[in-house]
Amino acid sequence: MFYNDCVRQSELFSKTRREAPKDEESVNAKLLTRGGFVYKNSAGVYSFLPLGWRVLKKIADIIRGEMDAIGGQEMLMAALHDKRYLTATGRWDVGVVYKVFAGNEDEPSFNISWTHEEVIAEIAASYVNSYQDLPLAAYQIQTKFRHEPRAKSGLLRGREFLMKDLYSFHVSENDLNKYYQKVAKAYHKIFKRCGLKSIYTLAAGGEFTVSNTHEFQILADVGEDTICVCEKCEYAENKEISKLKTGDKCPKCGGAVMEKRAIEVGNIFPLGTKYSEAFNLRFTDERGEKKYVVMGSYGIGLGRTMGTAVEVFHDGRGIVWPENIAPFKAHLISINRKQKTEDRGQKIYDKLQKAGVEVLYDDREGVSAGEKFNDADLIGIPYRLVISDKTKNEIEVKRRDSDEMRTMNLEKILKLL
RNA sequence: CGGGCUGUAGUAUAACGGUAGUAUUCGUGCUUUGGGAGCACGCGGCCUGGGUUCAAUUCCCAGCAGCCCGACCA
Repeated sequence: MFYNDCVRQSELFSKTRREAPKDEESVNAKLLTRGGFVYKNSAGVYSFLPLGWRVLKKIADIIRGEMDAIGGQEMLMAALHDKRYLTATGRWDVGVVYKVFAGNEDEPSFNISWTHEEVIAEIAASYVNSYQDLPLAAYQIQTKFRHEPRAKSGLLRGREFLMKDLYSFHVSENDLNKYYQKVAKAYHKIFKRCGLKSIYTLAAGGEFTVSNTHEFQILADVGEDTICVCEKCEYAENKEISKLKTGDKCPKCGGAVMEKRAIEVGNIFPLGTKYSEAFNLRFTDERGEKKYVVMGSYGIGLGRTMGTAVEVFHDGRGIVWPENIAPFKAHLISINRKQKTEDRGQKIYDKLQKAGVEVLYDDREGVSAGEKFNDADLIGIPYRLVISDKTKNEIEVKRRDSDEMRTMNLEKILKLL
């Protein structure tokens, strides 16, 4: 999938840790740190190590596939934004922005990548002239910087995080609404492909828009949101705006409403013409009339999605990655240090590599079997392949999410993977 | 930004108003290899500033940092 899909564990940049950092309480922070996926530079500021970056890239790739499928065009916008962008919409003093002194020693005159509605509205204004140019949708995957008063829960709330943001441009509210539904479907697909079940939740717009918006929530106890969700039809409202409470009847189907904790991994906003008005983003319609473009914006937090997956998929031993976002497909483990086993491991590693299987090869010398098994459980790669004297000429296969072990030859394994 | 808790080696921890101990990691050597192996030797540490004191890693204050709760937010 990437340029290098086969890695020797003896050469891996990171190592596993026996102990979790003492202060971390959230499962995702503990396991991702112990497994060597991420490194915390500051509270809410993480570096992604090779293992973690592979996961993130897989999530990014799934997102790209679904965004492209609904006509989104990937681009990359500037991260440094002149003050005029946010002052144009009254958001310069909102207070969650990192301001910088770029080019001005006396006062901040820029801010760094908080969100891009203003930036893309201005860009669009210079290319959109006619109704024939619309609709249009563009997205990017870029780091966002938010002044978080309280970063928390590992990857779930950071000051710096990778986000996919999609912006769409339409001739009418009606056209926006149609696209909005399309994006909602694409979002459900994205999270499903990441192994997660997303709940479409009615919510407020915050600093982005006055209209109601929708969040994609994943049920999890560490979640900081509470949603009122129908057990039957899954209609859901964020408790912030909901008049529903546990025990109420669902307004859609009459089922029972429950209040549950959830993590917001994505959201979609109908923006109307707020940003087009601020940046004079207009088009000429069929009758020659000038009108403001109707916009929508749609976000997904990549790191947060990764953290959420860990919160949802783990056991007492470590992470149990959903197959589509696992850093590798297979974890090949060679147990005996005897030359015969070494040679065999190398051969199998080569063959897996040729067959295009993403594999992490635990070729470490002098590391006991128990330690290798524990590391494999912690890292959470879907298929564990073990070779040792005991397996003779075959390979023992075990899925991370099951205790069943089977021994088979390489051909069968290649079919299985 | 308010409240609480915590800062000791790379990591996790212990004790102590006077010489900082253990485990693990790391390095060297040997023995080991199916669920975090064994022996030996070695490297490595008290967040910062101020105060109290003959003496502070220890007590007090402040700062900074981290975690948790609240407010706020993808």
